[in-house]
Amino acid sequence: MIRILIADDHQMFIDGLTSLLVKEKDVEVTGFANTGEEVLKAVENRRPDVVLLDINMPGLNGIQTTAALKKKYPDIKILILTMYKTRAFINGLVRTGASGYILKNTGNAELLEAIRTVHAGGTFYSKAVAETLTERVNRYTETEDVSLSKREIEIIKELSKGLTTKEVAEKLFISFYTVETHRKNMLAKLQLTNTAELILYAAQSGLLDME
Amino acid sequence: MIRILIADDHQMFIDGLTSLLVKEKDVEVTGFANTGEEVLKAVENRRPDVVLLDINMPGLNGIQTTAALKKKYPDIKILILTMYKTRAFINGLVRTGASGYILKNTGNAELLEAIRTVHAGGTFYSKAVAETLTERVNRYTETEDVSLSKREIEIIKELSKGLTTKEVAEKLFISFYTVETHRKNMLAKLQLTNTAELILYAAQSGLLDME
DNA sequence: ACCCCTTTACCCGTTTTCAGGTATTGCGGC
DNA sequence: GCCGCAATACCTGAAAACGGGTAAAGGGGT
Repeated sequence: MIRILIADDHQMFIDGLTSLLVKEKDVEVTGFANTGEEVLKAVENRRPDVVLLDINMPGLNGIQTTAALKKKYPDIKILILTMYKTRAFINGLVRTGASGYILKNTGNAELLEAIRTVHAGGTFYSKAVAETLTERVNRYTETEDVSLSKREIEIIKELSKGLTTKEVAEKLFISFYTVETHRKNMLAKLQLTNTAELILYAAQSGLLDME
Repeated sequence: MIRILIADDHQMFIDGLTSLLVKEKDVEVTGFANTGEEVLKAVENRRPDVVLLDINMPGLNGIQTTAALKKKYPDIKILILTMYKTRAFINGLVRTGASGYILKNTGNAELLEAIRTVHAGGTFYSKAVAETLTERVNRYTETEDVSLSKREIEIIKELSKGLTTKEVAEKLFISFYTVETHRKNMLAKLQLTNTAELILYAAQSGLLDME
């Protein structure tokens, strides 16, 4: 019996998925969580084998949650579930210890396959995600790491609220030039041209709270 | 028997929801669709009583789909299903003929209540959505209409791709000044300060394809 | 100990956006 | 037939962002 915990901020999604999974004889849904913080508590209580983790949750982000879980429970399997080919996170998540990564627009057959695979100790990536990974390798020859740093994400978040570089600098108690450097570094490493595009990138990557 | 069609770009969500709904004796899931275009075809073939419509789908947007459906099938009930308190759309959707509006982070009890209510000819709004509506009324005394025009949305989409005002103008074969005017009008009516914030607004409103 | 990455900071010339107007055409609704 | 809104277009000065550098301190990992 594979004990599963579902973490997603949309209760409707959890309810639906639970209804779908309980039909399987080798799968048991032991609990759910709506925020990153709840996941930690729920895992503590329920001790699942596999956590289906949506990275786009309010509060703790996917990497932080994955890292925290893996540190405390090294044997736990984490299957990332997301709507986007979350470019900014893929590398980080794989390094941190996620066992798999699947998109929400895949069918339930693939989901079950993924669950059984990671439970057995393997790794599983949605076809589209695998393509994104190799696509990047092809484009830059080297396996470029496009993940953003904590500070960079912090700055995107402020910019997305409509603050100017100067205002962000004041809010974070750093120099205008520093914020400008961070922004420019992000544009360069993500190969984007301006802040507007950067915000869309961040939104699509699940970096920004979609309220 | 209430015949239901589910439209959402995430197959996993459709599968889950279907599994959940088929347990009800008065509900029947007759089909699904992953894009706006598919919805029109699927409704033609399946003739559902109620369409659960996610507005954040690639292709046709929620208003366009709702308008097309209502025009062809005036008796059909449309229940908008979304993750956001999609501010830019609420007014437009209600005017266009949606019978209800519920958020994905509500539980299945509320979903079923909504389905039965709209099928019976009533309207149903998630508590949070109702709050957003009244909140706006309170804030501006008048029921301000914050919906964006077709052209405005077109312009946001281009801006989100990293194009400058000049480039958007060239692409749409209009004057630089016109694009500038549209952008400024949007900032003014949405009470935002710059393009970065506008992009986040658009993303949160489901105006931009989240790929 | 060394290297890499993060975070910090600075300069400058050019382009773009912002904020504040004004104004005309054309279409759909009443 | 008129009203209103959508879409179009224009102007200007000030502020901000962009692109292109350079540089140095500090932390984590091998």
